[in-house]
Amino acid sequence: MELSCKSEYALLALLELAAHYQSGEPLQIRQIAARQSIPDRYLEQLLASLRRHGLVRSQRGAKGGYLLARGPWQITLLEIVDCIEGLDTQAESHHSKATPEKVVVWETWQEAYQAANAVLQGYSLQDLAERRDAKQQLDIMYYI
Amino acid sequence: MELSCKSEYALLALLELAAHYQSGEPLQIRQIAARQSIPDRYLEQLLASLRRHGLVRSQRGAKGGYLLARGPWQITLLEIVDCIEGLDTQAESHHSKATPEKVVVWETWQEAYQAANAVLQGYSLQDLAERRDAKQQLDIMYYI
DNA sequence: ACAATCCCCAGCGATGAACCGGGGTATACT
DNA sequence: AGTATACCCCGGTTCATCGCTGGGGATTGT
Repeated sequence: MELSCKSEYALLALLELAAHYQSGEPLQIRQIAARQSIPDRYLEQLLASLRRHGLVRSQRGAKGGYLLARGPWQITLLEIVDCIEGLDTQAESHHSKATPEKVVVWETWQEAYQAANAVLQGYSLQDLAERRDAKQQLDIMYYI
Repeated sequence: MELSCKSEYALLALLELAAHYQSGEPLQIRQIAARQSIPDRYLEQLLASLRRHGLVRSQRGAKGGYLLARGPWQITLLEIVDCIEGLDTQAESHHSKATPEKVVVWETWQEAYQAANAVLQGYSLQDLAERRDAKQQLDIMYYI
């Protein structure tokens, strides 16, 4: 787990797609990138990852773009970061033989990761979108 | 938070120091490195970090070495990884202006980190040492 | 046909991780 | 005093990854 810039970009892009989900129209890389200030050629790669993992669908050709593969309430943040950070990063780290100390440390690491993952699994894309909307409403109220 | 090889080395080294804590005698880098199969010149740097953060004390010269600065029950895993990974990594990441989306994402990231940190803060060095001892007892029983 | 859009692959600069080496400095023992 | 034994500090090397850019190709609406 890294929770780096990469995951943040992906999440911001998916929030844009979630906002357009009801329209049924695809959203293009350029538009997403412009609205969230993400380098478009970089975002392209992240969306490709999300597509290969089945989180978004793509439509090629003119009038193409990207759509969420499911409803925003069916996509958890954990799925997103697992797509992006690659869940093979911790696949096999016990290349050296496992001493009791290493096993205990490893189990503790896993427990910490699990705690963070549980938080991410507890939020759906829609939850995030709603929290963003609430925050925007607050900004408007303060503006008045 | 990275929970990389670096932190694992540091934790293994501190477990060795914890096992020798009651003796009051310092333990040398070479010995720790040999017992845990850590490159000694690398471990030296990690112990230097732990010393600068006050987790261990060092004694120079012949018969020198390292000792825990406090009892193993007074050192949490969170302190250790914070020393090693450097707690300034997330100091100020809002270099670009904060859109509502970015704020929501950032808050969620913090919540996930907090969950992992809570796990690490819940364990002391002694807890880990005891779990290792229990595991070693089990290994002996299976061996018989 | 043609333009728009996604797709794939390749590379580049910067950063950090993991590690090694050299020379300095404090301490204990003789 | 002298020497061996440790820690101390600074720097360099190698390798992987991140963030990002570019060059073509494939597919689709008009």
